[in-house]
Amino acid sequence: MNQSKRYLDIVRDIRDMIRHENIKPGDRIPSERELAETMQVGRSTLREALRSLELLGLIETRRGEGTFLSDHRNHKLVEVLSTFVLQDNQSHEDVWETRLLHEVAAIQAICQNEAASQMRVWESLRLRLKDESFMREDFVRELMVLSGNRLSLKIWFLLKQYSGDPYSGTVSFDEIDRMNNILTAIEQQDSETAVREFKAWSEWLQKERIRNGNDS
Amino acid sequence: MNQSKRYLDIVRDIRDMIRHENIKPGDRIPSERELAETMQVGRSTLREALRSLELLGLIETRRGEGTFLSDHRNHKLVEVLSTFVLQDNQSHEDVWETRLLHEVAAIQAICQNEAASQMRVWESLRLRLKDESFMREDFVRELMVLSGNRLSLKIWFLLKQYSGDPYSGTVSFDEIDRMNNILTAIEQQDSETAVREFKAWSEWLQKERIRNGNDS
DNA sequence: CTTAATTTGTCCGTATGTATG
DNA sequence: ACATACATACGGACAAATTAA
Repeated sequence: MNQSKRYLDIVRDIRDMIRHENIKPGDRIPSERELAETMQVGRSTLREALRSLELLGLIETRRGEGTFLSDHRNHKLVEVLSTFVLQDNQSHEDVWETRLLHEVAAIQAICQNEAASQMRVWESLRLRLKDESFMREDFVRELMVLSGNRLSLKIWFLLKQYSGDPYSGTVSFDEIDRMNNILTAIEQQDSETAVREFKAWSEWLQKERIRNGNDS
Repeated sequence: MNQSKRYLDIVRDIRDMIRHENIKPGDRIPSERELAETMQVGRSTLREALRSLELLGLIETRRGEGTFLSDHRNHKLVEVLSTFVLQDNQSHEDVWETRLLHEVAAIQAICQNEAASQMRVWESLRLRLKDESFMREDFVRELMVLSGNRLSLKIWFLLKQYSGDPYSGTVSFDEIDRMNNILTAIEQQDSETAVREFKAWSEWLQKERIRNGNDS
């Protein structure tokens, strides 16, 4: 049946074991030697399987302690992809556009969700806008989180880094007005206005950055 | 500096080697023993790194032949993660939403680009719609390509696989009408209608899949 | 067809660093 | 301080598959 690639069988067996034993994230799974014994494989072969799963972020191994099942949501999907997908794509414009794409979608998702748009969060966000130490990034990140799409949030985090920290620096008074307008539109579930205002702010920000030569 | 996890260094080194030596997909990379010697690590440790890269689908090892750099399309990563991580519904939904997010953005980008919306491509695409062997995926992929955002295209490719090939199967007559409507809207640069029609089609497709139980 | 060399696949033994009690 | 359990790492040995002479 499985002529070669024993370590793939091991990956499958470990998955089945986790399912059947009802192992939850954070729980410890049997040690390498135990697994090797029960599965009738060598430790080296078993370790190859464990390493693969670790690189994907599915398990976490700590020397001297053991191997643990990591949170499913912390899968290294985007991190792994970033090193192999994002790198050969040097188009800064694509990265910027794609990031904006996720941000706009987040705003639309929030507007369509009545519960989200009526949240108490907006009030506190408005208050924080007045703080001097408030950063642009905090504002956008809050929107991404509230969209409820964790995968999109993760991708956004990465794209943000690859855009050369587009939200660095502190905000001006003019920008606080912009943000307040966006928040108002969201509270009124006016998706169109919110997106339009956000895009306008984003474009202004991009030009501002180019003018200042922050192209790292 | 690097206290533990030597195999992670090896992963990085191999990646850098591939970059600097300009190794292309299909090319053979040095043997395990050679790499172990040049990198001054044991062969077992090196194999752990290679296994990880193989599970990601980045390399391909054939017994007796060697190790080869594989085409980036063959991501085993997808199968593993889909059976491992995406067990809960929220993750599935996030993937589906994020994919749709990129598709909608692509349509909007095309509509806003006069040159793209007036292209000759649409005619040929209409003709291909009549072909029996025409697949749903061809239609959507064409849209993604024409959006001009290559990064978004790459992300879409992966998300598509993660969704469990949402576009598998052949199209029905009803669907061809839907696609034609979408194309018409795009040609008229009517972004709203195009997006609305596309979303409707996508939702219908999702329900259809759930009804047929294609959840692999 | 046979043989030899190369390469991956697998397992074992041993030593070491680390955390826990 | 000591013992135990565990992951980390290395090198050796042999099997299996492929290729070339």
